[in-house]
Amino acid sequence: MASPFYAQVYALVRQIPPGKVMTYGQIAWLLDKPQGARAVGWALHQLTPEMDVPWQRVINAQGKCSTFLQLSSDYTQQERLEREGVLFDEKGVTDLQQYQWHPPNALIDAILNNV
DNA sequence: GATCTGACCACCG
DNA sequence: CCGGTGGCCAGAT
Repeated sequence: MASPFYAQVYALVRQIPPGKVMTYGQIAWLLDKPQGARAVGWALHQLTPEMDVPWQRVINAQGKCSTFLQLSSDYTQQERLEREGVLFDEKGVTDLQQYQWHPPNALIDAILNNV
């Protein structure tokens, strides 16, 4: 990992429970980079399916999938989330108020301390 | 070391 | 409501 920031992003994303989602900006903010949303996008862009990170649970601040590129399999990001119980409307928008996950502070602290 | 680019976000018209 | 613009961060060239 070139930067601990990447590892932190991955560690946090792995903790997102099924049926929940987080936004890029939220992740960046939790990792003490309030303006680092784009960096989070980069971290996820570097991911591979073999890394076993549920990147599909990370969406943009508008409640939509950032990309509809099929990156790894037969299903789109949205279809994967729908399987987990995250429902989208006809515009591909989900209700962040309902599905957004707020990790416990202890977890954030552990990740920031590189545990 | 400088410049470009990107799976973003907030703001403004 | 939708599209354009600026800004921040990290990686790639």
